[in-house]
Amino acid sequence: MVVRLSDVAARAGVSVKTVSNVANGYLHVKPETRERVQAAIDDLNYRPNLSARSLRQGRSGVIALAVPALDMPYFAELTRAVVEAAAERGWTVLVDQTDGLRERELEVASGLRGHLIDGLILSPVGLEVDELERSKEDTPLVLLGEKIAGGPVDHVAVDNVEAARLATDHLLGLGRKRVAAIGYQARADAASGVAPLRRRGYERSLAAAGITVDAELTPQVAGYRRVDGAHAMETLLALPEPPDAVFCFSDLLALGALRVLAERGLRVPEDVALIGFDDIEDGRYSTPSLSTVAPAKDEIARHAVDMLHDRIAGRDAVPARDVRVGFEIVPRESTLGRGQTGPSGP
Amino acid sequence: MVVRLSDVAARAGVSVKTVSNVANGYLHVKPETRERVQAAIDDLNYRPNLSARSLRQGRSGVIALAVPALDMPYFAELTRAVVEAAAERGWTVLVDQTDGLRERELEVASGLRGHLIDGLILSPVGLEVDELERSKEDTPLVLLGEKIAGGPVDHVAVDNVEAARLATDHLLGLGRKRVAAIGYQARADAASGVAPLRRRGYERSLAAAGITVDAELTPQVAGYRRVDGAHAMETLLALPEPPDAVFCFSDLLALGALRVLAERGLRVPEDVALIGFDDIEDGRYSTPSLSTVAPAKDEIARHAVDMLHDRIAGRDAVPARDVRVGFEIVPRESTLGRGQTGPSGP
DNA sequence: ACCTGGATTTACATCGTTGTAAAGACCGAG
DNA sequence: CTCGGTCTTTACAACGATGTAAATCCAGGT
Repeated sequence: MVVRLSDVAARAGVSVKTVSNVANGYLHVKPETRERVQAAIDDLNYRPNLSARSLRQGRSGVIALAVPALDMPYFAELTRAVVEAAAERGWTVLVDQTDGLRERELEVASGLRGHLIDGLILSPVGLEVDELERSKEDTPLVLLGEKIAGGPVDHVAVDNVEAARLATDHLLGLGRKRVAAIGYQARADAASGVAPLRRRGYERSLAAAGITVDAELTPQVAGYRRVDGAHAMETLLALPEPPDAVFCFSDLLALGALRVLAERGLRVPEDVALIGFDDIEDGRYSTPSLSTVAPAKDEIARHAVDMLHDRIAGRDAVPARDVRVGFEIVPRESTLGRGQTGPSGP
Repeated sequence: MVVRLSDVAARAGVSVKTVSNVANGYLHVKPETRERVQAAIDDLNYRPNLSARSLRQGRSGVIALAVPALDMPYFAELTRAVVEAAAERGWTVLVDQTDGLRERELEVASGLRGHLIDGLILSPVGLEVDELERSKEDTPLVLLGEKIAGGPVDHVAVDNVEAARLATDHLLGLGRKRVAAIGYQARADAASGVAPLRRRGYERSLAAAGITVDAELTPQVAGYRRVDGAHAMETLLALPEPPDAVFCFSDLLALGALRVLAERGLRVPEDVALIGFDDIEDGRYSTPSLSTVAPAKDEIARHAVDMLHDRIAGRDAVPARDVRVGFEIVPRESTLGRGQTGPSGP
């Protein structure tokens, strides 16, 4: 049976508003009354109707998080972090999968959930800056990742260029000469995603080492999953002179590449050293374990939630902020070799 | 700016209800009027307020899915399937992480989200049957997995006993004599989870082969993640006579075990054959690729959503249903050896 | 006993949408 | 030209909770 405030009120012999006051911890309620009302609430197992509350208050206590895919570990791990950070503010998170489709991202951003959500954290893949202009007015918005940096919207990301540069430096530091990169993308709408930034870092590192970028060593990928990494690695191994190190723009790409290397009987890192990006748990348990760039996911989540909180609190006057979070190069067996490191716990 | 029905109505010169009718595709609206109203809706970029609609209709169009952890690939993949199945019904999914905590599961089940959700799909870990009695009255509920089978609630799962039996048969079929199992749990509240069922299947298979269960070969685990599998494998390898095959109750356990085997320089499957459970994508790209039991996740999701739909439609009279979905033994390199199979795409 | 000001409690309107029922418009038949 | 019936449109009352402002209570000071 559905229990309303009025049911509780009837049982406790007080007005509806008094029950509401008790339920919300309003101060000026006589202890004796409070007790009686609370008993009624407990007896009837009253739960406030959030739709009604939300309608009245204009706030639902729900925020949305839209990511390209939940079954990509990086986003799954990020989601966990966001859910936890949001919980600290008493928020519930509605998770949406966009599959990287512009259309779906736009739907989400323009309030598909119509006032059901108080704010949105979006990890855009296909969306362009200008398409966001309109929706921004509706729902407080925070962007994750580098897709739309420096735009008119709050934004959190790692310094991808610098991270990619250091990752490549790490490979060069091992003495490798032919360092490939897996993650270049041709898709027009990837023009402002992470790909070009990590690419820039990679090329910058090579340049600093006096190496010219070899187009053969930068195969295109269709996505950032294992299968894409596997294909790219096959392409690289088909070269007359294959690489002796590879920087993969995601850990999944690296794991796909690793799989192909193992199939071909090539040793990692002796024949080919490998470093990824994201620090997903999988990489700690692969054989060999995967060196990687570890973005501070918790920091990303916390900042995103905090910024959203500020926006919702109405500090609209504040101009859009751009937050950079830390990252760390984590060398493991795929670059250092066996016995240098064990797996670190999850 | 917030746009309400009344704003649209004013602009189109009609009543609020007519706008509502147009927005909801009500039939008897003069084409001319419909057109004018639609134009106003588009101009003002009107979005219905779901809180209000939900309050009025008693339905929100949102269902919740509560899983133990989003960053465990099995649940991430299952979540994707549920989100897709729900979308076909026009439902949005609110994803909750319970971390396997009884308390959190109870909160979710007893309508923490207070009337915000129309139904709940719960994958329980800690909760007991009787604790659900009360909450059942509030929100339509469907359970996933075997934690609380045969109870008073709708329920979807694979036949874990049979699946485990066949997985073990597969190892025995390779001629292995010392087949270990990783996944036994001592926790009292795991008494009715998947562990005992898979355990029963394992023991049944051994019995049929005339082998007595060796307690040494069934180490306890604290959880079903990689780290737990790694620890258990270490325990097994410390035995005077280690196993020549291992059935892991989850793919993550198997991947943790695989990692340890590789560290010790043991060959899989030559020295130790390995089979997991869940068919997560990771297992297709590990080296060697992981043989596994593949539950029909899409079927699980579809059935769960369908059953929830029936409950929400009010067929309360129907007694609780118990649906078994299919599964498949997928042999890969970790039991068949190299070259027998390639990785199958994601 | 009466007044004052703060503590408590209450009535009422309101959030935006939609079901209900009734009013208004319009058509062809008689 | 009126009547009955269909098609359109509308007014109004909910849904459940809470902000507002007013009503009621009460203790302490005159």
